[in-house]
Amino acid sequence: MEIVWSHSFQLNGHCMNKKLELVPYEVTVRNPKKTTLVSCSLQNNATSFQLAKNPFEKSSYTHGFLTTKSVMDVSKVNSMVKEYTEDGFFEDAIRVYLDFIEYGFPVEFRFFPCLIKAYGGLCDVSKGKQIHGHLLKFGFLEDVYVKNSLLGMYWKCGAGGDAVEMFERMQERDLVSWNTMISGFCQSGDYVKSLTMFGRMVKERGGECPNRVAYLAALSSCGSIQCLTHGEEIHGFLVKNGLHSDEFLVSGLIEMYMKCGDIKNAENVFERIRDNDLVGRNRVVWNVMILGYVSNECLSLALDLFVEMLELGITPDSPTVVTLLVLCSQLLDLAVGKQIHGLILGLSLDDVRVGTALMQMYFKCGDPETGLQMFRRSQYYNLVMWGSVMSNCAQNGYPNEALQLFGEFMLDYGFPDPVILLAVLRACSFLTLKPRGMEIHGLAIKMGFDSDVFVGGALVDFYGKCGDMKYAQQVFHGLSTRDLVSWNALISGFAQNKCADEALMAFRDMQTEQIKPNTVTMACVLSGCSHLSVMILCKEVHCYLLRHWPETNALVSNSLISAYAKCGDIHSSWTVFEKLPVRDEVSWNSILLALGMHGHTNEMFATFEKMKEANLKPDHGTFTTLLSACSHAGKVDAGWKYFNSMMVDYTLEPRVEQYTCMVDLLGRAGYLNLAYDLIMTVPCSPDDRVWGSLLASCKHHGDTKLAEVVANHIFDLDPSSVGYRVLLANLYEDSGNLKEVSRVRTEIKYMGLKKQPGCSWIEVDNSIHIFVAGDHSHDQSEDIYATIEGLSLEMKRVGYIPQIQTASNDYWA
DNA sequence: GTAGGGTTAG
Repeated sequence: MEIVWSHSFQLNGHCMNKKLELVPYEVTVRNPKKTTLVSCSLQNNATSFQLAKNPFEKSSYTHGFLTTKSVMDVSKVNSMVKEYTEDGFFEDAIRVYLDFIEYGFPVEFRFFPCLIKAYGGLCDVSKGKQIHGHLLKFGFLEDVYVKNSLLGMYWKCGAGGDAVEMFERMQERDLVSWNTMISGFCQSGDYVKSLTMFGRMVKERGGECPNRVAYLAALSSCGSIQCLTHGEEIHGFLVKNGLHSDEFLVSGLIEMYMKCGDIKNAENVFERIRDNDLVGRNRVVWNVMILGYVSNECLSLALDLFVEMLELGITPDSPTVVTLLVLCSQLLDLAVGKQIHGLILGLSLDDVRVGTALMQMYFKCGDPETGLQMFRRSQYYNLVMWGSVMSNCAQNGYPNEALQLFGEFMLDYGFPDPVILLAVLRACSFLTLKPRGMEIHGLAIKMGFDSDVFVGGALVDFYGKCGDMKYAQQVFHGLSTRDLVSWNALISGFAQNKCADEALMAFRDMQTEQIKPNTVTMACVLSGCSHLSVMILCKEVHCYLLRHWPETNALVSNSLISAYAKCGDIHSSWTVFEKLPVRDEVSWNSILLALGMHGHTNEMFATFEKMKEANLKPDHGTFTTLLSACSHAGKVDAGWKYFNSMMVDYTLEPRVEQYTCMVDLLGRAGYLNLAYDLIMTVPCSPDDRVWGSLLASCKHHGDTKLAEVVANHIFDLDPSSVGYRVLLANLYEDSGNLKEVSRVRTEIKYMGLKKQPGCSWIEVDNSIHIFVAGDHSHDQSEDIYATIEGLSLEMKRVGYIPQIQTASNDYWA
């Protein structure tokens, strides 16, 4: 086994709504595919981590080794302390020292700088305070080096307060003391205090010029809070002190300007040093410049600069290629991505970050198989990489793989982070795996991440998708902060579960809490309106959109087209469609669906032709819409034409939805055997809806014999199906086979099955009237039934056989 | 002997 590299990293504190300032230690091990946190203690919150112990850990120092082996030489002991600290084995470093003094050797000054660093590595203030006391006891606290080391130790342990307290009490401060404080504030995210400290330093040290360390930290703080004014001020200092060509400070300046979005000034700094033989050829300066362009979305400028860099013979390193891979992921440019991959292989640039970025690039650029392969073949693994692969699988249609990977991950690590929980919840959401997702919820609670805004949002979404709005609301109300995503998850949950009133209520509450809705919110709200089929709501939302969203947006407009159609106002749908400046596939699909739904079949066919003329590619959804409309309009020939065109002209393999439409089309038109044969040739396994459609057609055409065959297929797939048993019973009733009617109905009773009666409603003058079959509770029901009777007579007269539900529904009431 | 630049996941 070989330790490849080791470094410390910061657990992303923001995910937990708490600032985690302590730094765990991470070791990457070559060969065994695991990376494990070796030491990590999170002090400043209640969360306790069960950390997986690295089974491949470098053999540790054995207690008592010094005494038994008589390795007593002071300088040898000192170098052991140093070596262990450098390798990250802080406890061993400390043990060596403790053994040494326990054995009676005199405390020596030269141990301390390194020893204090080891205590810093433990990330445990209480232990850090022990060494502080120890130093006090032996009188080593007068030395400014020791004091500076202690300041650094406190910052590393996340105890900035202790560092500040000590710093303020220091009689004598040197440049390093100040720098430690400025960097300490900066690294723990307290950028304003870092800048304040920088200002104090300049003032209190009587105009003495700060060195590179202070300037770098100050510039980094300016960039992080996008404080251009102070950044420019520091730039001025640097020019005044002749430091503006220092290669470190040049990259610091460029980074600061880029983070502030001031590309012009970043370019000015870069242009000034470009021809400098030393700084102009500094790879980091180029990297910072390219990264700056990428983060400011100047993607082609970034790519140009990279090409120039290659032309000048400056060899890219891993940060360069990682940035370039991110760029490819944003451009969705697989071709360039593959070239970078080639470059990586040529330059042997393999580390965990390169591996992660490469994998991400393949996923984002539409080649998830290679992305997964990259992960499986990687030599390096860490939390980030695991998180990345699971998120990508969950988002790119591989939810089962995401769950499989999660299982493997848990065996290795034993604990997830918020990103991983988010990815797994998405997978469970996608697959509507309620019990599995609830296990994850339990885990999230155990880890203290359930109130995290991201995990919480995903939980709300998950429960919504699983149809459990009670739990979704419970999680939502337990969130400490609710962002747009969590509100959208709640509203979309209500909309999807047909709780349109609640969706609209949540939309109002959201605005009361001053959260600005986005396009996703509006699409969900409109979907709620269409479920209610209440026109006035639809209009209200449309007015809201006109007031608040002057610019048209595809997502929102498409939802509006569908919502108006579902509320019965096809003209408004058409107007919205006509006014769209740019129409995407979804816009065309929405208007086609609207036309089909309203029986405007010929207009729909014409619109489909226009869609093709506009060079938009029909997808599975388009054909489902077309076929479904053909089926309702009885247009068998047109249906066959589209079904074939789908396969021949657009190389779309029909899915179960399109087969269902075709079966429905043939069945309704009376070609029952043809429909049956079609089902038997379906390559994807037919579901109960395909068979159900044929059963309905059998009823319509009175084919009891085929109905029995079809029904058996359905009951094989779903033995508890009630609706289809009722349908079968009604079919027997139609054919006068009362014996069978009673058999099926007894069966339903015996099985304890109940059918939820369906209902219809209509909006008249802003009030909604609801009807169920055989219902006479409406105060105008006599008039209503008389009208139905009149209409049926009229239908019979023109040759239709009306299908009016008779009142015999008492057995399921 | 103390402080010390750039890159990855939702």
